[in-house]
Amino acid sequence: MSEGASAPMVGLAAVILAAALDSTSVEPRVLTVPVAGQPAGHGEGLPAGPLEPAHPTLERGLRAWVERQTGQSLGYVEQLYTFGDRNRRPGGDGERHALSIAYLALVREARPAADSAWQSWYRYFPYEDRRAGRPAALEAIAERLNAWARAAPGPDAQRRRLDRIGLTFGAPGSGWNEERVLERYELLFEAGLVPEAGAPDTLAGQPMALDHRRMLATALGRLRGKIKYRPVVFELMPPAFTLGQLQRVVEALSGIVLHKQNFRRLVAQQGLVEETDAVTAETGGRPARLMRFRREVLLERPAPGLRLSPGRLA
Amino acid sequence: MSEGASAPMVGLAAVILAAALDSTSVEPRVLTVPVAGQPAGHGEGLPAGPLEPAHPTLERGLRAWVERQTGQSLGYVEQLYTFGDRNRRPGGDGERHALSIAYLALVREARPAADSAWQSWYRYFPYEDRRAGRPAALEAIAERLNAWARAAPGPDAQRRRLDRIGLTFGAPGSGWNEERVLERYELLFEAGLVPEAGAPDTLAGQPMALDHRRMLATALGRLRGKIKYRPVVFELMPPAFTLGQLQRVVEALSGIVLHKQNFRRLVAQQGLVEETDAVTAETGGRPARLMRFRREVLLERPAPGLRLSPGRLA
DNA sequence: CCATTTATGCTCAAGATGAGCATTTACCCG
DNA sequence: CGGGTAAATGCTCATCTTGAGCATAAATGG
Repeated sequence: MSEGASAPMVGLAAVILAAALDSTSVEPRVLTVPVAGQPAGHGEGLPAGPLEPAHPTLERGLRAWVERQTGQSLGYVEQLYTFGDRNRRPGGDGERHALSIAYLALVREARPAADSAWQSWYRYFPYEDRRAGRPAALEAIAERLNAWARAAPGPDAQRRRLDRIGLTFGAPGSGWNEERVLERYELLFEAGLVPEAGAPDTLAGQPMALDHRRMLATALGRLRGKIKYRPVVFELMPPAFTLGQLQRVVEALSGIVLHKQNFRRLVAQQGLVEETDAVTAETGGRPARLMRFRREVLLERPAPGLRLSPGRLA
Repeated sequence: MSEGASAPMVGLAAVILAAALDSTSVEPRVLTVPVAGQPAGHGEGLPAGPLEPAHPTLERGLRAWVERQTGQSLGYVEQLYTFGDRNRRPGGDGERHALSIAYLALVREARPAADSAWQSWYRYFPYEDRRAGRPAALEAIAERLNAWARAAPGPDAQRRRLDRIGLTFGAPGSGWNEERVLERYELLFEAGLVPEAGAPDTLAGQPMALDHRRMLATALGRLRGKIKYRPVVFELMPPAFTLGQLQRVVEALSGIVLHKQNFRRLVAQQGLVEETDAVTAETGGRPARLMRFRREVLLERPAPGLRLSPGRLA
């Protein structure tokens, strides 16, 4: 066992997500903190800190750091991924490794705190929000990606790059897979279209410190996948909510719009919610019944999520 | 940043899986190595070693260790989970953390090598194999679990334990979810039914060194889930195979038997395979056509896996 | 030639899904 | 107070997808 001076540095990082719902729309949010010593414009990052001997477990260490840096206490937490040495200087044999164990946390309320701030996550991935149709920025992004593909050395490499573009961003008009957030980010990174990789503008989104945007991308992809087979959306909802709100949150997460009637049929038949006796007149039209999550489903057999059936537009 | 003497120790561990197919049956396998300094009977473990400064990336470090310890070179590899301090003495504040970053690898051939050995993974989880119906051992296991539930302090805790047993092991006769391998193992662990937790016998499976059985459980659960939505089974198949073999491998992984005709319908309509012009008379009856995996599907839109439709028996 | 065994083809009834049409019940505006 | 607008709800319908079986085909071992 090699130990001592060459032992790796291990950090803990948290992608903390929430959904801010006002009466008409939902903004998906991520909690950020300022990170010192970064290039201009790259000063936002995720709550993070080194694993310390005093931390009883990884997760407890994470919670401690988050609470210290943001005042936010976490409910639902799951491990996301352990990131290696993306930013390590090459050839530096003998250097210490720097690892980050990233976690995904879902919280209900977005209380502001200390130095931290809640940001819309589409600030970092503008092209991931298709709720209002295909984002305009995609036009320019596609153009640059194609230029990158054409610049490949040799027709074979060109084809491979084009395949990859099609696979991650979808064939024009169709084939968008909302879960491939990370693959898209990595493609943009390799193509040099993000500021972290040297791009001069923020067409493909605001940068974050270090490799935090990669972590955020990993979290979004994971969450977008997970809502389909586990009832995790409810970790983001208030105790009582309307089906309309629930749908808007799911749409905010997945970045696509859903067919309303089918969505509620699904939620209903899955037995995920139950009616309360209250209604709300919050929104324009007919008052909606307030629902609550049936926690019991967690004890029932398959523990289903919400398969997404897109509506028009998407 | 606290560094130096308190820096954590970081290990890499590999769960390397293969499927040994002879003409009639399939045995799912895991590659093990002897681990020194373990209690009697706990001497089998996973290939593993510390992360070293010379390793360019985590994954490369893992491959290096595996090759050194077993001679096996890895194809498909994915990160599984980072395990914290399960076996750390409590109260030892100031101790160094010991982490293991575990990976899942799928390989085609099970070549024997060096000190390593291929074991059936149901040796470690006998109750996970339902291919021949409900395993006999489950009877006794269920009994002990219920005893454990009854021993809970207070009716509330009892109910919670019973709920959990039902949730992970399924209601009698139905409700078995083959993906919950880890939850079942952890339940057995907490109930003290596995040797790692002090059980006097191996009714609930052979033990492994350290927390390696937990890693194996994590890997099986992940793989059982993943074959349903990604075509990863093919990493375990030879270049050409019959649909019968493919089915038997999937059954070996998932531990349940499937409806034959529906299985092939699924594989066919997903376009996962294509016919070769060869047939084989290997098995008893009518010769089967040899198929090959259509690698192109990896470039096609949804990249589907194999939803499992159980046959009778299961 | 017959029984046995696995490979393949096909059919059928239920359920789950994707798209819409039609009503209901508030609020807002003259 | 009647009309227009905005959701929330109820329902229908044509397809697909699934779960189960029945029926045939093509080898092998007596």
